[in-house]
Amino acid sequence: MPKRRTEADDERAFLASYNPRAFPPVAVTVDVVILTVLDGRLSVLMIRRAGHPYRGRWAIPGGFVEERDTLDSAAQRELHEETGIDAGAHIEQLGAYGDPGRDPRMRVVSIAYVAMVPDVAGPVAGSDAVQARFWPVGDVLAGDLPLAFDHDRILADAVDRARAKLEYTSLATTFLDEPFTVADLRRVYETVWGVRLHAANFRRKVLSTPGFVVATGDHRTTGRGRAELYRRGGVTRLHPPLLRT
Amino acid sequence: MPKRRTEADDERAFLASYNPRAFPPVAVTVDVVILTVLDGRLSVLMIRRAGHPYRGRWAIPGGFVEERDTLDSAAQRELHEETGIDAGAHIEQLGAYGDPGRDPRMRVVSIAYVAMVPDVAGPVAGSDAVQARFWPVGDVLAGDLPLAFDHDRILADAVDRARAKLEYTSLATTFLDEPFTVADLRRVYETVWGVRLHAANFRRKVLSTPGFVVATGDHRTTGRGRAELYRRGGVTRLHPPLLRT
DNA sequence: GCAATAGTGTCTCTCAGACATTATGGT
DNA sequence: ACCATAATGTCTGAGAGACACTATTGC
Repeated sequence: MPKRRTEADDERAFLASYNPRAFPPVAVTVDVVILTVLDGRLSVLMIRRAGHPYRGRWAIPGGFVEERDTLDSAAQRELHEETGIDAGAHIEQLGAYGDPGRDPRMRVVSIAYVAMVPDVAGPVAGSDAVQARFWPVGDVLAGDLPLAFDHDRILADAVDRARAKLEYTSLATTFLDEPFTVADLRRVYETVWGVRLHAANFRRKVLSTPGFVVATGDHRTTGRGRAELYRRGGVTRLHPPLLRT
Repeated sequence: MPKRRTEADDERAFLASYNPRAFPPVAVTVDVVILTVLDGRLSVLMIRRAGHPYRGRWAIPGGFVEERDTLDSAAQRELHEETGIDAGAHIEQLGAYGDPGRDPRMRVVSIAYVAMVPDVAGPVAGSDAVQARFWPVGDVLAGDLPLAFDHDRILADAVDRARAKLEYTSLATTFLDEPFTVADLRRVYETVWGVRLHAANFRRKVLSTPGFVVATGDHRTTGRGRAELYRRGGVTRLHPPLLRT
């Protein structure tokens, strides 16, 4: 049972909590792990830091959340700034990273997002003097690239999430430009999971899942055989899931 | 290619970004959705707000992140304060909620967690005049309870997460006090998913998954038949998953 | 022609779902 | 005795994995 309080009490409590300076200062950023399949390798867009701290090291693109942004819209904007993409890609929240000391300047809580994009026209560098390019995640996670902050952990989590989501969603199609062949789709799975899949069984499984992909009726003859072309279906969740086994 | 910069430039940039007041003021809180199975219903611990805003409405327990807390430790502490539990329960991050305007006082980004706990000795109320009790999530999500902030959305997401995780993890066992019977475990699934399961098939599936549960050798004779007792196994991920169908 | 890839057909083995049957203990 | 629950056994159909075979195109 709440204790009886006077209106003056309420007012005082309200004002105390309203004063933004009453809370420990925290900065909130949004970081976006942008994944794509490039030259048969799962790759991530990284940015070379021009300023302190971690100057010269590579970082996941990100930025501060503006006054009237939602977290999602801030992530969308970040993705657009880095790649020029504003539709057709998938983006979802990964989680919050806020250990004290992860940024030497102050307490920073980063809301991480994962985006899966088709092969972009080329790593669209940011405005000014920053290097931006895709790196194979295998190389990055192996420690071949000096990373800033706790971005190795964020990247590892993002890759785990992407791998897991291929199983029970149609996310793999967002890595592809339309139209694509079943073999293209299979290669996405093989690349992201790092395994070889049975072509025949994979085909049967994909085509027997209604709404996963839809046939265009056209064919592509650029490879060896004669491959049917497909577009993304409307379904996002796969029943039953495509098992990695 | 990064433009050549002088050390003075660096220093200035560093100091500018070091000033905490240069960023829009944001408060970061940790909210913990504490779920349990009570009287055959999935239930959530809610707190009746004693102060403004949303005075008198029900809210997910939470608090501000202290200076040297990690997000996880802040969530652990919150769980302990509300239930007295500090081990044996499962707690995991759900996501960040930070829409502008979700708290009328200022910009607040809440990092939400989900905890699954066994039946606690009774809703451990907080220190002072606040009501705290478990409510059936069905009732809460149906709008029977006036909720504060965007806590309806957070709760809905938490329940979705819990339901999904029962499929491919051994999380259901964390809702139970040890030892428990296979039927107890089945009732957890039935309660959380809101379905009836085949007792015989469920038993076969659970016992054929190595490490899901381990037999104690004892039996419980309080029900009708003679039920074998089990403890939690070491495995957290189920291969293959227990399908909801 | 041959090589490489795309696509079809089919067999088998596993397992989820369904159901029948027995065991146990409270009422 | 009766009934509810626990536990075991067995059948069946769907589907994953494996493999054989045909079709199409570039060389």
